[in-house]
Amino acid sequence: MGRGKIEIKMIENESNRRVTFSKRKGGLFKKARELSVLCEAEVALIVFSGTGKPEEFASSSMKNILERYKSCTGMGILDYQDQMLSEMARIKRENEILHAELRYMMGEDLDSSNLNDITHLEKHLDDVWTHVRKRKDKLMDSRLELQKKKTGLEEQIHNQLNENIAYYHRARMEEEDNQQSYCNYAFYQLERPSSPLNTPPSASEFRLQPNQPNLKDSGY
Amino acid sequence: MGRGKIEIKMIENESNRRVTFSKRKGGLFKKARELSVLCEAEVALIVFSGTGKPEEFASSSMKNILERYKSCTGMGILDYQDQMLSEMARIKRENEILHAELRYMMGEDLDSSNLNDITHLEKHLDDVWTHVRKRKDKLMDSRLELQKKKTGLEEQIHNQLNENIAYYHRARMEEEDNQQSYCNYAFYQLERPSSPLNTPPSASEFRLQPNQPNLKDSGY
DNA sequence: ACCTATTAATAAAT
DNA sequence: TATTTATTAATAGGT
Repeated sequence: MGRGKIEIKMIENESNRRVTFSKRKGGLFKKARELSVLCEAEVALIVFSGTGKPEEFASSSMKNILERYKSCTGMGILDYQDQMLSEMARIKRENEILHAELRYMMGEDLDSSNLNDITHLEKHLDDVWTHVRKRKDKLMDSRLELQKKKTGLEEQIHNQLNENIAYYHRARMEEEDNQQSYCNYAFYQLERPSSPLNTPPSASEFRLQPNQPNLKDSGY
Repeated sequence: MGRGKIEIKMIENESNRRVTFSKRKGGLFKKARELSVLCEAEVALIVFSGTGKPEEFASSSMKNILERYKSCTGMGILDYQDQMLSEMARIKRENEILHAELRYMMGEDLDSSNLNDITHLEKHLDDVWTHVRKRKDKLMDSRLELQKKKTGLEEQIHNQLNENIAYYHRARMEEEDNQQSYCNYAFYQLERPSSPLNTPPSASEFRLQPNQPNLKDSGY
């Protein structure tokens, strides 16, 4: 139809192609509309022009028609979306509830509360308080225990030092009394007491023992 | 085009409509294909026939074209899905934070807490407690106020009744003492005390005053 | 489904 | 790009 018949194959001349595209596109949309009107049929038409912009005709709503099409063809894309949407709604609801609970526990939104609400909240806070207190007591106990251990250790060290000093002091006194001149080493070897407690401790013995609980990990 | 011109409106005759649908549908698909071939355009066409079965033409693949269409129109499924996914992730994150905060405020998860944590939580609970207490005091105050008003009113009524009784009692005594037989009305007129408090109140004066605060709206 | 008179679409020219 | 027009294509109604 036109001044001459044309073969249905890509039009090489770009100008011609663009004109033809414009004209035939118009015709196509017109016919699509006519079909939908004359025969009450659902029709959806999408045409991408050279610029990449889509032009569309839909006898009702494009979304509806595509959904119908997909539900018919089993191209279940929208179903997935629906799932996501409902999942999102669920999470949002959960979120709101959490928000509300938190505000309640934080004692916000009290302006509209009555004595009943307040009493409940008080009870709730009391419970939490008790629970927290229990944990604190436990922590305090363990801290005390630790302190005790530490103190005990220090005391032990202190005592040992004292005894050590006393020991050397005694030795010096005896040395002076006897006017003798043993070398210290020899004296030590001879006069060393048999009890281990009175043994002059070596430097390493004053270090904290590795089998003590790790102080840092207990919070100190 | 045809043996006569027709108006573009729904064809009432069902047989005619079906024939026309068939013919025009063929024409439409043909033209859609021609457009796509002549102008190398992406074209998608969906037509639902009366039986509900969709018939389609797509210059390439229907899925691709629809996805392209959707990504262009913003109703885009994939982009939209991505948006939804990230939004969902955001909400989920928020949810987890809320959960954690709530558990903290509820004094749960204390097993791994140290003294520092506990002290903070205690302080927090204290603050909330103070806040709640303030609200409670306020509510108690208003309740007390209300009670006072109520009591005051009852007391007033009580007093008036008592005085009323006393008044009549006195009157009766005097009546008996004097052996007189004034009619009550005359006696009342003559012996009526001048103080308004001692005036025998009328029934209406025992009613609750309308300028009292509305008891129901105060929570009782 | 086919026929065909008639209308509609459109290719090429302007 | 829009209009014109000669020509082809589509199709309404009849068979």
